[in-house]
Amino acid sequence: MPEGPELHMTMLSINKLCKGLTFSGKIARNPIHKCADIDWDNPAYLISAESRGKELMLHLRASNIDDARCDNTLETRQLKKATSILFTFGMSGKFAFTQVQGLYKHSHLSFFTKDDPKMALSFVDPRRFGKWVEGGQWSTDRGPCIIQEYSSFVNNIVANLNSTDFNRPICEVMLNQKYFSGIGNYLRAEILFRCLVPPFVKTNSVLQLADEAKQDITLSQSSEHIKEEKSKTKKGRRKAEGNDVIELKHVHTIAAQDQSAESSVKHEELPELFKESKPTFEMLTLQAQELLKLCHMIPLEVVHLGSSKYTLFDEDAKSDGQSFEAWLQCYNKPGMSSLADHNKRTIWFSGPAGPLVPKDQNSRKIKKTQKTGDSSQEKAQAVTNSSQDSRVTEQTNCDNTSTENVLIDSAKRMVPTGNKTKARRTNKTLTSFEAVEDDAHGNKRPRKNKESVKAVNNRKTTILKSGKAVLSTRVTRSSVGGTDV
DNA sequence: CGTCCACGTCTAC
DNA sequence: TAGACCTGGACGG
Repeated sequence: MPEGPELHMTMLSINKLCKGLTFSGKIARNPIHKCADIDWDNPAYLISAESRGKELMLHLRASNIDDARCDNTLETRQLKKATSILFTFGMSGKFAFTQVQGLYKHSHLSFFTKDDPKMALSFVDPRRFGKWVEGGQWSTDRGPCIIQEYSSFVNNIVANLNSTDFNRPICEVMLNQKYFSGIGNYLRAEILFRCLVPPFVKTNSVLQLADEAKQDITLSQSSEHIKEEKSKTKKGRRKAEGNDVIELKHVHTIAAQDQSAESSVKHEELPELFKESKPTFEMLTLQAQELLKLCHMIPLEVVHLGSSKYTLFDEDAKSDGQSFEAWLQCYNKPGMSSLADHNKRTIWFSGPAGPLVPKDQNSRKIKKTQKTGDSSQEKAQAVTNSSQDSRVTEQTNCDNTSTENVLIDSAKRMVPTGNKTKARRTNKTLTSFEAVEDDAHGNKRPRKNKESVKAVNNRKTTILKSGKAVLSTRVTRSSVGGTDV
């Protein structure tokens, strides 16, 4: 389930694993994968990781250049001392640490340890939607990380409240990594569920300034005033005064609603006049504040949960797939409603869907055991627990991390599997590769179950490890529904 | 055996 | 805004 928390857990786990571990040699790439080879061949190197939203960066650096040269007597070319590789995980990517002989079938990029027993850190991705690219830059089209750059994340949202992007339904904007970097399909459902925001309300009807703040902003930000100040600054610029140039830059920053993570820092340098005109987190409605807080806190809960699929040490796997399933309150849960959003992605929710529900829901097959999301928001209030057609998510420990070793040369592991589905499907006999294959994404399909559905109205306040209540301010549903267009 | 679905992007009409 | 990119598990006939 690679969303922000899973990438973050992977990063933590890789750093723990690789501390004091030396890798060596080339990086093996499965030729079936479209991404490029990594130009790297170093007899001794170290690996560390960083994460940001749904991206993960591996840093490789030669551990000892002198040793490297000694070991490398046959090589005359220059050794690259360091490089970085940026990964995205797609729908099914993860890292695994296995014996070289026990590589997963869908290992696509493998780093080998220097010392025996030879081990491999591998990027494993059955569906191959994941990607990597060599180079040390984060994507420029993704915003600050909800987990590690919370204040920048908030600033980025607040600076873009007037963006036309925010005319879309909140559940769809929450998948836009430009603003919600690290949020994915299960997180959006859990977050909206916990702050009682219907998925198909306009984003700018949820993420908005409180009325008082709107008035203040209007007063201090009267366009005439700004124009006047801009022209003053321009005059100053013509005189080539350094300070004025800086001020002009900041005026543009505001005018363009700069979304850079540093905008708040720049703002501190602004003249008093402009400070007043800039909206802040505290000026948002309580509901908006709550939503943004949850975008940080809920992913943190998942990190604390520690799913075994994203930790490379058994002892770090505080929980398995079962307790992640148990942790979920909304996503794929019995009694919840689900609908396809405009991008045909399933959004899980409870209560009214909101006014911007896509119209052609008939074309989509809703999971039969779900209560159909009622697009008329008033009626949907009644989505409760009376569903007779209930079901329970199958709780399978899907992390059958292979115990059997596959005695196959690692080079052979990199050979493309006989592609194409017909042949594969008809051949039911599992190869030894397949026998150790992890399940594609641990996403067991819910089964029907006679068990009755639990009540869902009683949303519990979530307590983090710190003991702080996440939902200190509760927003009533009526206050949400009323504000929508 | 066929169909549907999946924790995510991308690009081409 | 459809699809394309992929594999594989669950389920229905």
